[in-house]
This record gives sequence, C-alpha cells and structure tokens, in this order.
Amino acid sequence: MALDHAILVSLLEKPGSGYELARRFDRSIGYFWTATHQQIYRVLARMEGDGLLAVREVPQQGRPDKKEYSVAGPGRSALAGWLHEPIEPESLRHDLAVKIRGVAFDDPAALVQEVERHHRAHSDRLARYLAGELRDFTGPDAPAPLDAGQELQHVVLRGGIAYERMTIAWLDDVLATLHRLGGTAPTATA
Amino acid sequence: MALDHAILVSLLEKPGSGYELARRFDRSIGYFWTATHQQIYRVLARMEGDGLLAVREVPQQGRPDKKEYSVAGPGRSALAGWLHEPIEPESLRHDLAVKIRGVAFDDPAALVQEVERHHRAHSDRLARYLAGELRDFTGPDAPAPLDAGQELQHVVLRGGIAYERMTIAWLDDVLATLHRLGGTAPTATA
DNA sequence: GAATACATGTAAGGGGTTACATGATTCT
DNA sequence: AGAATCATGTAACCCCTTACATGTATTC
Repeated sequence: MALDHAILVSLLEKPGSGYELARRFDRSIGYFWTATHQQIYRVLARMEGDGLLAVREVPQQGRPDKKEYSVAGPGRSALAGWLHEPIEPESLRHDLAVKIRGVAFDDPAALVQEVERHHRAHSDRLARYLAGELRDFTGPDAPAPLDAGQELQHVVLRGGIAYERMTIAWLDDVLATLHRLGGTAPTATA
Repeated sequence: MALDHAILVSLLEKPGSGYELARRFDRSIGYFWTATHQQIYRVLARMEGDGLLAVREVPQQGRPDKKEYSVAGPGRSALAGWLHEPIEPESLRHDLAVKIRGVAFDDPAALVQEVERHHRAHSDRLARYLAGELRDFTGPDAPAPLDAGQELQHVVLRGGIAYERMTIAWLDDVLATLHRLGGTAPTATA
C-alpha cells in the first residue's frame, strides 16, 4: 500500500495532475518507487473518494484540461500515521538471479548478452542519477544550504546511486564468473 | 511469473515437497526470491496440472505423508525457453525511501528508531549470508573445486552479500543525515 | 503442558501489469 | 504525413498477502 503514501509525499512536495505524477514516477520518484499511469489514476480516484485528496479542475489553452490534486487534511494525517508505524525490511525479487542459478541446467554462455544488457541499463541509470545529483544538490546551480526536504531527497538519491554502483560491480563479477565457466559444459544436468 | 521459474530451478537442484520448497525459500533462495507456502502450494498444483512437474506420493513414518515434486520434460523446456528470453532490469520498490522523503513533512527524529531496526535486520542477514558462504563455498568443509552449479550459486550469494553491505552503509548515511537534521524543525510544512 | 517441526491446503481481498480506448496539439 | 506530448481513463487478468483451517510427532 505504499503507492498511496508515495503519492501523498509527491503531492505534498508539489500538487499536480495524474499525468504529471506519472512523469515524476518515471524520474525522481522512480529511483525508489515505480508506477504506471493506469495505477496512478485509479489510486487518485480512490483517495479522492476517501477524502484524502482535494481536486481542482484546471482549464488549459491548447491542451486538455487537467485535474490538479493536492493533499487534504485527512491525507496528511494518514501519511503521518503511516510514518509512525514500523514496516518490514524489504525482501528481494531478483529475476536475473533466478536465471543465473537456472543456467546451471543450460548453457552459461547464453546469459552473457543478457547480463551485458542489464549492465548497460544500470550504467545508464547511474549516469542519470549522477547528473541529477550534480544539478540539484552538489553542482554550482544547486541551492547553497539545502533545507531539510532537500537533504532528505539527497540521501535517498545517494541510496539509488549506491544501489546502481553495487549492482554494476556485481554484474562485472557475474560476467567474470560466466566467462570462467565458458569452456565447461553444463555439469548439473541431473 | 518468475516464481514458476524459481521453483523449477530449485526442483532441478533437488526434488522436494511444497513444505521443503517453502523452507528453501526462507534460506538459500530467499536472498533473491521470497515466497510463502500458500503461494508455493498453489503454483505447484497449477504446474503439475500443466504437466511441467511430476509428483510422487511418499509415505512417511511418524510424519504426514508428503508429495515429492520433480521437474518433468516440459518443465525443463519451459525453463530453457525462459532463460533465452530477455527480461527487463528490475525496478525498485523501497518503502523506507518513501518514508524518508515523507518525514520532511513530519519529525525526522521519529524515523531514527525505524532506521536502526532496519539496520539491525540487514546486519543479521549479512551475518547469515557470510556464514553460509563460509560453510558452502570458502570454508575448509566446502568442496575443493566447485562445479559450475556451485560457482553460480556462489556468485548469486556474493550479490546478496554486496546488497546487504551496500544497504547497511546507506542506512549509516541515512542515520547521519537524520541526526544532522535533528535540531531543525520540519521546514517543508507547505 | 506448551511450543516447535512437519505437512497441506482454502478463501478473500488487494495491488500490479497489460491491453485497449480516445482525442487535441505540436514538432519533424 | 507521422510521431511525440499532453491528458484521462476502462477492463481483464494475474500475482501476492493475510487470515483461516487441520492434524501428528517431537522436544523442552
């Protein structure tokens, strides 16, 4: 149910339409939570029905009108309540690791290209995160003393950066392992 | 749908009952995929119905009888097919990061205990992973030259270890940031 | 006597993914 | 003329989580 809370946080940072939220979930929020527009519209409608959000119809010129959502009082309370509840440390779901173990029953070399593709994807993400960090937090155009909200955004971004760096290093390890096994035929064909 | 494939891999490594699979998903497989017994029993029934798995009723003494599942021919083919299809790099879902950004609209100090709890949970996991590595791969009782399957299991475990180390370091960073903000009242109460 | 391990399930509900659907405007 | 951006939705399906349900054997 953390999508609800992610939307509350994002709308507290800045009110916006479903479409705008979907874009934020592709960028800044994307490094710790993903959501598609279909999901977002459904949740926005539900939360508005529950009185957690307020809507304002904003007519626009040369563009479709939009509904601008903002957090209502009960929405703020709901977020505060959740912040004070403990949550469980996440458990992983890593498809690629399943594949790596599965390839013991197939040809290890067949995975090399796949792992390289993932390596590129994570390198791209890291580059985007680093560019964002420079733009918003550490570069010359960033605000001089960061306020609390910005400090918190920065530490979350640092988490994303650490995750991508760790993943890239691990994928290098995986590639080296696959190459070492390259000459050998699959052993565990039990 | 990778639960299906995770089960196929696990049953190829060693046939077993639903109960045994659930235990593996709490241990070795747990560091890249989690599943509860309810999920596992349902998926096992479905896969057996689809002819991907074979069952054998095993009567036992002093214990309930069990159904031992193993991978049938079509199951092997299904896994091989999946291994050769590309998959998307995972996108994150990190509740704690949502909380960290949300605490800008609340009291940052309120999160310290929560973050410390997560820190302990990840430290515990790391300790378990390291013990497992020593037992199965790097210790004196580990098989001298590892076969391909063991090499692949080891590289996946190294991924789990790297993930936990990275996470612990990041949580230290988060704690330091929260303490730095400790004196300040929430700024972004917009 | 209570807790833990072994063993297998059903049922309800919620969340997420994928596909489908529409329509105006701006850019190449 | 076609693609991309802005903007909002519906519908079907699948996966996952949580709660409920049952029963034996062993260990503390």
